[in-house]
Order: sequence, then structure tokens, then C-alpha cells
Amino acid sequence: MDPGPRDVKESVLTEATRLFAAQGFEGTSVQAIADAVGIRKPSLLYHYPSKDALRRAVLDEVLSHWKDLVPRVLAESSSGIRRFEAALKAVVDFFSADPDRARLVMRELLDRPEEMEGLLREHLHPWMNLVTDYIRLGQQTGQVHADLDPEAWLVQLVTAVVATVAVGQPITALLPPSTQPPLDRQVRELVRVGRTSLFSRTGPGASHG
Amino acid sequence: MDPGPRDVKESVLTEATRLFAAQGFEGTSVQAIADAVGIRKPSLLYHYPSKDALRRAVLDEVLSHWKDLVPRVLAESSSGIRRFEAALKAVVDFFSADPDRARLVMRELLDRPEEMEGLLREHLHPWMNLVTDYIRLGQQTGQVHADLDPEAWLVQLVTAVVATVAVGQPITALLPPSTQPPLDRQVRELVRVGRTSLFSRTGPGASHG
DNA sequence: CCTACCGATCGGTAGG
DNA sequence: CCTACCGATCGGTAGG
Repeated sequence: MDPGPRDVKESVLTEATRLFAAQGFEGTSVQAIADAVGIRKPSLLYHYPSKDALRRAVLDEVLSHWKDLVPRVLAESSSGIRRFEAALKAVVDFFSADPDRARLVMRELLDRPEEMEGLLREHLHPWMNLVTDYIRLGQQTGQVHADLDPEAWLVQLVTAVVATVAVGQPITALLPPSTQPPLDRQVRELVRVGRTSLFSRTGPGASHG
Repeated sequence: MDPGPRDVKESVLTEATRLFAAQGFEGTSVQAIADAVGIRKPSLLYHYPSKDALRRAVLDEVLSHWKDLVPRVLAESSSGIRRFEAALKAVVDFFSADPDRARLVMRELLDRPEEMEGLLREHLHPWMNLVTDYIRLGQQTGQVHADLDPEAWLVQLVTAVVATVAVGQPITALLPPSTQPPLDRQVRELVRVGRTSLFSRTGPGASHG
């Protein structure tokens, strides 16, 4: 029944992620995390020397999973509109698979904007240039809207994905009743918005990649 | 020099808004707000009987300003693309004028999703139907993309505005250096995304309104 | 991983 | 709007 003691540290990280995402860092006490794991507070502080160390470990895990994702997405060799769909789907899936990731990122952006500036540069900038170069190529061939701002467009789209997944529950309460899960419906429209705002013609003109 | 005692309550609200937006509700102590105002803690609790009452007052003020805005926006009688631009600009201006509004809304959506569901319904649903009806009209005349999901599109756009303004500082750090203020650049692209994802033809075909 | 304990701060109250 | 004070909880440490 009990998890073996060898993965107590891992379960501290799991519970901390859950609670930080739901209630925020300041809204979550070390005691509450220890209770969720089923150990005493000083035992938790043996694994992570301070509450802030635990926060950094939680954030680190999200960002390292993100770093794993990026090479896989960029390795997709399909071209044009299919490449767009595959890449955007990968980003959506990454956050949808665990909405706590989106909530955590959103909270850190609000709580510690200066710290996050550095982390975003480190984790997004490298591959951002690859994507924006590819977009500019599309602009030269006329596939992509000429007046699109590549960097701003990309930042816009990722922001929209993170925000939509992070606060999906309350905002999709505005949608009329439907058989479709509300978040799916919201994400589907997000993808359509991304596609139409990127491509100037939507036909199957996959001519480079 | 000192503000007269008659507007102490107002200045409590102002400082609470600033601090809740920057550090969150749990991250801000009643003592910190009292310090910012220049009074003692029990004096603050005379004006607002509890910390939670102060939180509700702060949120209420944001939402009531929002309620003031909506009729003005919908009174805009221009049509088609101009109507879109004017309405979206009004929403952007509302949050840009005081980014704390966007941060506050985002934090409440994360901290209290259930409570916010009700408030969103109350404050957005009424005029949401007006907008989506207008969008459907555009779909019948062919001005608006036929496969657009009106409710989801509208929720998507407002979410994007709030998120972009709320975390504008850290996310625009990803943009290359420019003479243009980064948030302006980000907002300009957001408007372009909104326009191209809404209209199927962007010519000046203002035929109804 | 535990018991026992620390000073500091939390939101809030009594009483004027 | 103040002084004085409340019990509860905070993150963290000593010591085993």
C-alpha cells in the first residue's frame, strides 16, 4: 500500500507540483505538502533543504521536460501546414497532458517576472530562431502573411496555449453546452486561429521543408 | 503632504490592488498593505472587516470598471472590420491602462476557478451573445470564416489580451531589440491575429452594421 | 525519517 | 485611527 521509502523524494516533488499549481507557492505550506506525502515536515526538509529549493526543483522538472520536447518537434520533417499542425499539436499536448505545467508557468510569470525572463531566454530563445527563420522563408514564398511579425506571432501563440490550458476550467464555462469537452473545443479554435493567422493561403501548397 | 483621512479607505484599496496584483493574495500580508498606506493594521481592518473582504472589494472594482466599458464598446455603430478594430482596441486599452487589472484577473482565475466561473458568466455572458450573434451574421454574408467557432473565438481573443498584458514584461523579453515598446509590438500582432482569424476577406467590405 | 522546539509573522480582536 | 494583545501557523533547526 505505502510507497516504498525509496521514492519519497519523488512523491514530495509530485505533491508539491500539484499544490503549487492549484494554490500557488505562498498559498501552500511545507506542512501541507508533508501531509499530502504522509511524512513529517522535518523529513521533507531533509530531502529539500528549504521551501524555495523545492519550488526551484518543481519548476526545473517542468522546464526539463519542455527541453526534451523541443528537439522531437523540430525533427518533424514534414513541411508547411502539416509541420505547423504537428508542432502546435505537440505544444498543446505537452501542456494538456498535465495542466499543472501551464498553471505553474503562469504563476511563476506573475510571481517572479525577472527570474522568468532569464529562464524563458534560456529555454525558448534557442529554437525560437529556428522557427522564425522558417516563418520568414514562408513569407518569401508567399505562403505566410507578409505583414506577420514572426517573433511576436510565435510568442503570442505559445502564450495563448499556456493561458488557455492554465485557466481552461473557468473560461470554458462561458461556452454553450455541447457534447464536446469544452477544453477540446477551445483548443480546436486556437489551432484554427493559429493556422489562419499564419498562412495566407490554406490550400495544400506544401512546397518546401 | 498627507492624504486627508477621508480618502484613507480609497488608498487602502489602491495599495491592496497593487500588492495583490504583484505578489498575489496569499503573498501579501495585511501588515504590508497597512505599511504601504501608512496606517496600523487594526485601522485597516476597521475599513475592511477582513482580508478576504478587501480581496472582494479589489476584484469588484475591476469588474465594475469592466461593466462600465461594455455598453460604450457595443454602442460603437461602425460596422464590419472597423467595429472589430474599435472593440478590440477598447478591450486592450482597458487592460493596458492598468496591467494590474489583467494580473488580478489571471490570479483569481488560477486561485479560485469555481468562484470566477460565476463571475465570468455574470459579467461576460450578457454581451457575449450580442457579439457572437453579430459574428454569425458575418458568417452568413461570407465576411467571416465559415468554420470559425464564435464563442470559442471570442473567449480565445479575450484570454489572449488578458494573458499578454498580465505577463507582458517577461514574455516580451523574447523579442529582439527594437525601437518600438515590446508590449505595443506584441499587442499589434495580437490584433492582426484577431483580424485575420476572423475575416475571410480583409477588403473594406463594410456592408452591414 | 522522527520528536521537540525556535523566533517571527499571520489574520484578527478588545477596548478605547 | 490607535495600543496592546490573542492563538495559530509559518519556515526552519537541534539532535538523534
